[in-house]
This record gives sequence, structure tokens and C-alpha cells, in this order.
Amino acid sequence: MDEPNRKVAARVRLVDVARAAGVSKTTVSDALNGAGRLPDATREHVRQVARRLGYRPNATARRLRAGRSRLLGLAAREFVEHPWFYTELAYFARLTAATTRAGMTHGYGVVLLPTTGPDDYWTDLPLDGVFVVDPVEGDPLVGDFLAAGVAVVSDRRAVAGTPWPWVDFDYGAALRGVLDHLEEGGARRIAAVGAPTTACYHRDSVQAYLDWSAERGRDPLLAQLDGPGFEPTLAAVEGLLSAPEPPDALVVLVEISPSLLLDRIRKLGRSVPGDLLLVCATEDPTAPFTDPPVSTLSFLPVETADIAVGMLVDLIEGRGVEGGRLLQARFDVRASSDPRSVPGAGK
Amino acid sequence: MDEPNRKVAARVRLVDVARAAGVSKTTVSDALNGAGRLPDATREHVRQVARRLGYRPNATARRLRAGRSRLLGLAAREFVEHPWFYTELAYFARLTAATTRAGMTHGYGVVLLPTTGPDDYWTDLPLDGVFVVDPVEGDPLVGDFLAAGVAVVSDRRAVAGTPWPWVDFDYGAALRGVLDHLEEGGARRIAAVGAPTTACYHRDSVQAYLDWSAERGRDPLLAQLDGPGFEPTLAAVEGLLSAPEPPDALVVLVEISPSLLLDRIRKLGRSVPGDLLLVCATEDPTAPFTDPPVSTLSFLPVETADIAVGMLVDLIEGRGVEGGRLLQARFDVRASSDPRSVPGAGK
DNA sequence: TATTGGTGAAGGAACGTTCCTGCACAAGAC
DNA sequence: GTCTTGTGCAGGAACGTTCCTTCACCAATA
Repeated sequence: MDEPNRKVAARVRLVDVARAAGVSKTTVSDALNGAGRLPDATREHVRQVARRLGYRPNATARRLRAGRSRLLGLAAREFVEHPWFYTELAYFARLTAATTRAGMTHGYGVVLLPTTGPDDYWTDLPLDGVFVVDPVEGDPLVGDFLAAGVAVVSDRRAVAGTPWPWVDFDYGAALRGVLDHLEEGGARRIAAVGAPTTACYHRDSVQAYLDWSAERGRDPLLAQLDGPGFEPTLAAVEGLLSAPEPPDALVVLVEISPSLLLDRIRKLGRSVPGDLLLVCATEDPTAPFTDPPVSTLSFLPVETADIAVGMLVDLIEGRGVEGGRLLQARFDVRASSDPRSVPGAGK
Repeated sequence: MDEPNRKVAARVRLVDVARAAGVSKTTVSDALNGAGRLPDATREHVRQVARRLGYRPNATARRLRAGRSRLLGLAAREFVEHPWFYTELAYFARLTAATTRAGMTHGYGVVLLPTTGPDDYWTDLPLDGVFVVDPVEGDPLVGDFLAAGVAVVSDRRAVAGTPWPWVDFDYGAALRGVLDHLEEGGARRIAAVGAPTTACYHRDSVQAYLDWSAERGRDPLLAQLDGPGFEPTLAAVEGLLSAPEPPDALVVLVEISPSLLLDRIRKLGRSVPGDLLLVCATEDPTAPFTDPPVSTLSFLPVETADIAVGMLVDLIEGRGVEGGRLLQARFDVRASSDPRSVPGAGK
């Protein structure tokens, strides 16, 4: 008589299957999960009933029961003041894809976290762990998560001795490698374009450039951008190249389209690598296809994501994680920084 | 005596706050959520206790109780056979960011779904809805979600009369607009580069190109790629341009870096827009900054995401959603397709 | 004095799982 | 026949919330 409201398409639950199969919840759960002591006949019967009813286990209930959400967050913090800009950078596109893939192989879903939003948005998400990219110093987001008992791994040490695991690069060493390479190629006036973002990548690289120049008693030719975007970067390059004593090599530390950059350089009447050796720190996949192909310095987003996710999962699942992992950047030398590649310009 | 194992840093629950504050669970819940009939004194007291204990509500339990996970999935289906390739395309980078942002404004988190993976990976995620980009015909993923009672919105109609809501473009009309524009600019032999992917964008656009050509009694100059990537695209362009009777205009329907493309065209001894008018269907943000700036046809990923997420949320929260939304592509005319922009080359 | 009406708060069911415990029964050992 | 051992399954607690219902209390009214 007091039949409950029959909602349309009410989802079928475990108990519904149990009732239909004439067994208990336990039996259904065990049959579907391959647990318990059940004869194959029962198991198969339950499975068929479940399939017939179109039963799908409720993932949220499962996760509540398991005490884990099997969800990871991915947060990029570099351009907090320019929200969403980072998604235009090839590095982050790669990192996002790689994090999602790595999460999947461990059975975790990955939720993209915005750089900015309502304060309770982060903490309202059922996350087991977060991969924080370029955390700012004393990042409130990191503090929030740690306080909430959410595992945190960052891709930068940020400040020395972060208490959470990290995966990082020796930016200084990487840049010195590039500078040495350019010097070997004959460059004597190497210019650099950097940006004073919150990411320690920029701070460390710029510092390495300044140190390296100082060691050789050369005046640094440094253009520091004050914001992201193509125009500022291209303008900075133009500024450097149109100086009275222009550089003979250029290292661009901010992400930029290599072909766009080559275009602009060409427009200024300089040829690469004849007049100017060029190295870009970018993940832009077009670098090998430009004319000439552009040498790149890569900070391995895919490897970074794999390691970070591995650490997060270890942390979440109770396996200890030691301090951090220091990776080595990959320097791909192509024609743009190889003077031998152009006839007439020799060593 | 039988004290339960005191796990380190066991998370503090609602009942813990209740006990500490000397009130019931109900009171704590009401106090923190601003519900119920409580005097401000009690409310404040409970809040302080909660803060002191560092209480964070368990998001999973909340969602189980609420019957909604407040989680949306984003799936790209175009390059199912080339998994993860799509993340390199500017269109998807934009779409991903926009979807995440739109989800946030509605209080939903967005989970990135892989193009491929274990069969149970999708259905094991606690999703309320999914935005499926470029579903293939009879897409099993879509079927799975619909069967599981998960709301689905796709960005393409895919096949006419999909039973779920969609947001789409009239690709044929958009391409005709481009072709008309090129013809007005003096082009008489317009070539096109397309790709036979599963996305109906390609099918429709290519068909429109063929129809448009046929209406004018012109032989189509069409290069169909058989896979994604820069090399095939560039090779196709080279093929078209080095034909005995080369085209005087080019429409590239696959995403490519405009500056890379210009580079290659220049290498073949053709100048844009002098010898060749150029239009690219791409979201690459460098298009306005190349030399010359490249005209682009955009299928508005940001608007698409906003609308799709809005539909999903309406669907999930029980508000009805009528059929679909047909948007109009944006055609940005720049110098690359404007012969007047180059001195000496007239109409 | 009994009745109403409002306020403040507690109790407990429910969300949909998993899994621990325990019971009935059968088969073998003594 | 009793005792063990093992099999097949059921009952129900637990995960951490929210929210519906109830109830005690006090003041004001009839």
C-alpha cells in the first residue's frame, strides 16, 4: 500500500541484485568481486542477474567504504596571478596528459585544479593526493592540503627542505651545460631571456646565467620579462638583438613557439645559426621541424609526472617515500645551435 | 581496556567535533552548514571547536549522502587509435582548461578521461556526467555511460539525432564562408588539407569543400592525411604546392602551427599572401603574431565548453535540456588571406 | 490548569558499499 | 554417536555524512 515513489530509472543497487537473485548482499558482493567462498555456480548465477538488471556499483559508496577516493589533483601554481594562462604552455599540456595517464595506470583519476577559485573548492574535492606544480613559497594551497591530510608531491623543491616529497631538476647545471655548448660553438656574447615568475626554475636558471657570465668576466645580456605571453617575449628578443653590440647567441628560458621566434629573428636580418646560435627551453613539439631545427632544453614533463604520481600513490597507500628525486634535463642539440650545420660559418 | 588502535593522525570526524563540543552530530552539521535552528552562540562555539580540532568534512561521505559526486568527466575520442595525441593540439588544451573552469563555477570537479585504458576505468569513476568530444559512431564509451545513468553531452551531433544533448557547429557553412572569402580575394585554385578522422568535423568540411568546388566546376585539390602529426601535414602541403599547376590559396583543416607552416611555404619559394592565400583552422595562439599574421577559423573551444558544462549540470540537477545548440564558427581574417595587405599584389 | 507555539537540540535512519563474524549443514575421523 | 573441519552463505556493523523526526523545555494564552 505504502509503495515508495517509483522514481524513473532509479539506479539498481546491490540489494536489488541480491533480492532478484535470492541471495544476500554479501553473496552478491563476493560473487562480483571474486571474493569469499562461493561455488562457481552461485557466482555465475549472481553475475548473470547483475548483468540482466544492468547493475553498476556506486563508485562513491565504494570509495567511502574503502576510505580512499582514488582521485588525485593536479595544480599548477606558476601563474597564479594570470589564471589559466599556463594551459597554453606546451609544458603543461604534456604534464597534464602524462599525469592523467600515470594516474590511470595506478587506478586513480586525475582532477584538474584551477589556479584560482572559491576557497572551499579545493578542500571540497575528495582527493587522496595532489601534485602541485611550481608551488609558490609558503603556498597556502599546499598548507591546506597537508592540514586536510591529503598527500602532496611537488615538482619543485620550492624552498630547500620541503617536508613533502618532490621531483626536481638542477636548473643551474642544465643551463651551464647549454652555455658551455654555445661557447664551444664559438659564441662570445650570449644573451638570455628569462621571467621573474614564482617558479624557482626561472630564479635558478637566471642566477646560473649571471654566475656563468661573471666567471668569464662577461657582461650579462639579460632580458627579464614581467609577464607571460608571446608579445613580451618577442619584444625582449628584438630589444636584445637591436642593441649596438648584439649577441651572437641566445637562450630563451620562457616557453615560446620556436618557429615564431625564428621568424622574428629573421625579420631583424639575423640568420640562425650563422649570425646567432639559438637554444630554447620549450616543450613545443614543432622544434625539430623548424628551419633550422631548434635546439631545446627539456625538463621532461612525462617523466616528472610518472615519478610524481608514483610517489603520491606510494604515499597514499602507506608505502614510505624518501625525500625526493633529482632528474637531469634533456638537451637536444639541433642545427640552430650548431654552427657547423651551415656552410661557410665554421669553427 | 580494549582501546582501539590509535592510528597516527587519524582524521577527525564529525562525531569527534560533536563529542569535543558536548553536542550531537546534528548540531555540529547544522552549525557548520548554516542550517537548523541554532542560537548564534552554539553555532560559534561549534565552529571554534571544529577549527581547533582541524576538522575537514569527508567529501566522499558528503557526496554519497547527497547522491551526487559533483564530478564531471572530459573525454576526447577523435584519435582513439592514437592515444594521447590529442593533448598536443591547441584546441584540446583550450577545451580542457575551459571545461575545468566552467565545472568550477558550477561547483563540479573535472576528471580527464584517457582515450584508452582498462575497460572498467571509466565506469569505476564516480562521475555525474561526461562531456564527450568527437564521439565516434556508436561509441561504446557513450553507451557505457548512458547505461550507467551518467549524463552525457557531446560536442558533435556525430550521427543525426543523437538522443543526448549536444553543442555543434555547421562545419559546411563555416568552410563555405572561408572559400567564398578566398574567392573574393582572387583565388581560383583553392587547395585543402583534411584528415579522415572519426570526427565529423573533418567529414563535413571536406564534403563542403568538394561540393563548393563542384558547384563552380573546379577540380578539387585535396590532400587527405591518414594520421596526425606535423610531418604528414607539412608533406601534404609540399605535395600540393609542388604540383605542375599549384594552387593560389590553401585551407588547412588540421591543427598545425601557423608559423611552422609559413616557414615551409616560404622554403618552397612561395610568398603569403602574394603567391598564396592561406587560412588555417587552428586554435594555435601564435597565429596573430606570425609574419604575415595568419587567418584562422576557430570552433570556439571556450564557448563550447561553457555550454556543454551548463547542459551537463542542468541534466544532472534535474532541469530539462532541449536538443542541442548550434554555434557559429569564428573566422578571423588576417593578412595571410588578404591580398590587399601586400603592396603590388592587387585584387 | 491545560493548551498552544516556538526554540534548542538529540536520535537515528539513510546513502550503497565491503567485510567481519557467525551459523547451519555435511562429511569425515574417532 | 560425538567431535572436528570445511563449505556456503546470511546478518549486520562500519565508512562519515545529512536530514527527518521527535522531544524537552519554557513562555504565553485560553
